[in-house]
Amino acid sequence: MTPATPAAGSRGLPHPEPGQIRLEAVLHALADPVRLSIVRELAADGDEFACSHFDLPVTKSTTTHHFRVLREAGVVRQAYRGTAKMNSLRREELDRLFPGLLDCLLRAAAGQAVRLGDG
Amino acid sequence: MTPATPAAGSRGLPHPEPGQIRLEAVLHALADPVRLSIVRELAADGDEFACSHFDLPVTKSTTTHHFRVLREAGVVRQAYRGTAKMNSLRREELDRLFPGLLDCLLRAAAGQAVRLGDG
DNA sequence: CGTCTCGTACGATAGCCCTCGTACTACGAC
DNA sequence: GTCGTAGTACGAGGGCTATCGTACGAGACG
Repeated sequence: MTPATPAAGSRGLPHPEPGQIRLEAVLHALADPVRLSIVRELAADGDEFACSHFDLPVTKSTTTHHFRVLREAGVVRQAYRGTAKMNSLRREELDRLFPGLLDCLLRAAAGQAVRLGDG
Repeated sequence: MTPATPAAGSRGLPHPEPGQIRLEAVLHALADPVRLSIVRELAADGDEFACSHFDLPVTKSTTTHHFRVLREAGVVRQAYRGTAKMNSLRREELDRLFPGLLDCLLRAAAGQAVRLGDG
């Protein structure tokens, strides 16, 4: 088992292939405010970050859970690098599967935040 | 009883105003396959339809529930017309709040269906 | 009026999901 | 080897949700 991928670390992390990514799972993943904020931050910085980089209002256990949901939905890619687990957006795959969706979503989230800020 | 909304002998249906529509609620509403199919059909035909128009794999009670979720999320507008309850997409409001999002979503759903059909 | 259809309300059930705490493993540094 | 840090696993709790069945109300139509 563990086919070929884990070139870097040792622990294997199952990711869905592009053909397996379901729109409903993506929407469900993004419907949670904690996960949406993770995705927004990943998209804004455009790089990969460790789980511990994010300042989330939940415990470590819950953080692990949210990142797994995002990974299993096909939204983020995760890879171990030492003890750290680096997270990055699967932007290219998502853009190919659902053209424009991610950008619209991020713009919508940003607009929502602005509107909330305006009061 | 029924103290509030006494107006005009008809049943009142509370809709969120555009400013109250939350992106997360919209995503949550669209994350369910039954509700997504409803929205897709409404968008495809571009008109308003009674609840009974849709051929859903659930009972009447559950159908009522799903339409209410869509209405309370701000995705559809509902109005009584005789015994029928007409449903229509709140396209303009949604497009104003989340530009391009609905189209991307619908295109993504359509693409997903095609991919599934292809096997 | 009676009856039929459309949809609602209510209660119940089962499953999922977010959250947590605690105990544990994996890796790097000293 | 020992320690510290990053993250996982497991179990539990509380809440939400999708589903149903049955009983009910609102209009249309004879």
